[in-house]
Amino acid sequence: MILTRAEENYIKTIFHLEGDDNQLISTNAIAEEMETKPSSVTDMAKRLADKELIHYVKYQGVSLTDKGRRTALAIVRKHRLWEVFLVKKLDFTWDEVHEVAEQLEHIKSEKLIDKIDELLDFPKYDPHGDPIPSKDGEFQERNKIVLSELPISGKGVCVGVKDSSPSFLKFLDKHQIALGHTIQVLEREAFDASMKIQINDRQLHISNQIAANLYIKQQN
Amino acid sequence: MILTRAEENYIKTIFHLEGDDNQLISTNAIAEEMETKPSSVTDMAKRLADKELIHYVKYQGVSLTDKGRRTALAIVRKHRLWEVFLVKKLDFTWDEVHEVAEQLEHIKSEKLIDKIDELLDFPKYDPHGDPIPSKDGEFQERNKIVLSELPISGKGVCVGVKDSSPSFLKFLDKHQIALGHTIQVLEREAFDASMKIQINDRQLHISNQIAANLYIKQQN
DNA sequence: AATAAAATTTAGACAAATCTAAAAATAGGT
DNA sequence: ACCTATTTTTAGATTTGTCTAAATTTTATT
Repeated sequence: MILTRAEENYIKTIFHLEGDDNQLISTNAIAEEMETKPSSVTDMAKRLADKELIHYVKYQGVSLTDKGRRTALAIVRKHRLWEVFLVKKLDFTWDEVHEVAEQLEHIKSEKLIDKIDELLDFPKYDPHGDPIPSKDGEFQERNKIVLSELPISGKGVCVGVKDSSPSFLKFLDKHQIALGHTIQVLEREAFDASMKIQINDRQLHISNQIAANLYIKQQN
Repeated sequence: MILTRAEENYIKTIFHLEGDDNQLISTNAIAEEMETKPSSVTDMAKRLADKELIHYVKYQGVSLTDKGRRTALAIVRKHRLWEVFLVKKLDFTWDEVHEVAEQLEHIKSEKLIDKIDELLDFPKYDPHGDPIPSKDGEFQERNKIVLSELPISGKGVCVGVKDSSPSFLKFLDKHQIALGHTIQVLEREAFDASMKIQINDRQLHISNQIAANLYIKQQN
């Protein structure tokens, strides 16, 4: 089915808001996330329900149908593959890719995205550590935790970011924190939950706000 | 200035219809080229004139302003660079690239297209032999002629196609006619202007319809 | 120069996607 | 269970880009 750009963006947003729990998503939540008005969301909800991409219960909220979820995964796949392309082939930094990928994800050509996938050697994760759905919509989510949940002397590898805003990503670059780095918690302040960490062969003091947005794959 | 996709497509079409001669382009001509109605073209002409991208004289036709021409060249540049990318990096055939490039040309990111340009090592021509405008809108048109104008025993290199429809391009592939091949006219029929040609180390008989759509850079 | 034919524009309508303001439904607190 | 505050929907308007049908202008012909 051919969808408009607006329809695709709504589907993608609903997908991201659904997360793991099976609750209905409110029109308000969608409006806030997309920086639009709830009345606009209601209009679109009706259209998407007509196309059987979402279940829509008046005054209750929406959820993706199977068809909607497949559609969302295809868009997410394209977005993340383009992000990898921009970083690996065109030397974009990880804080620059989102905006351009938002446009590229709407290009309609199955062959194009499959060829990009092949050119990149079928990557499993995007530059922010988010998993790339396979062609048939399979997801390989890592079991990761945020750094702030790691106990003292706990150790792991940085595998992703929760917040992928340019400002956070630039902060990480500035302090040389990157995916693949090994991190160990050395000390944690009881007062503000800030912590001293060992990262590769350096030591660093970071706030809880930083630690709460770094995903770690725990070791032992 | 930010233009909509429709506006960009009109500008591009007007650019292609203008060619070298300095005549006004009729709304009818634009409508036919874009497979839309003349009344729609009139509407858009007013909007583009408001934005100072075209000169529009009621009942007479339109022409690009300098600003419009710069805009058109930027779009053509993107279109042709993406075509090269698709062929060189993703193994698309030259008959497959147009449709996808029609979408990619509207992606808004100066950095993206400059990086693509760099990745491709600053190509001068697209897969159909059409010149790629430089960043500042410079054009390096070759002085080429169509094969049907080449005299008997005249010789040259195939440097482009006039018709770049998939059917014509597939025909050329099938008969192993490609850019860069050396072609010499051996015989020409007075009746239908079909000709026997020497192409690389083969001989081939082609109709005038084919010869009239192959661009040749003449030698000697 | 008058008139017929062709091209072009206007007027009015429509769909997509959005908004504001008003109405309706739901949820929370006592 | 009621009333209020919040959320959600409806109604009506707007913009972009399109269409059809009618009106107007240009052009071509005699």
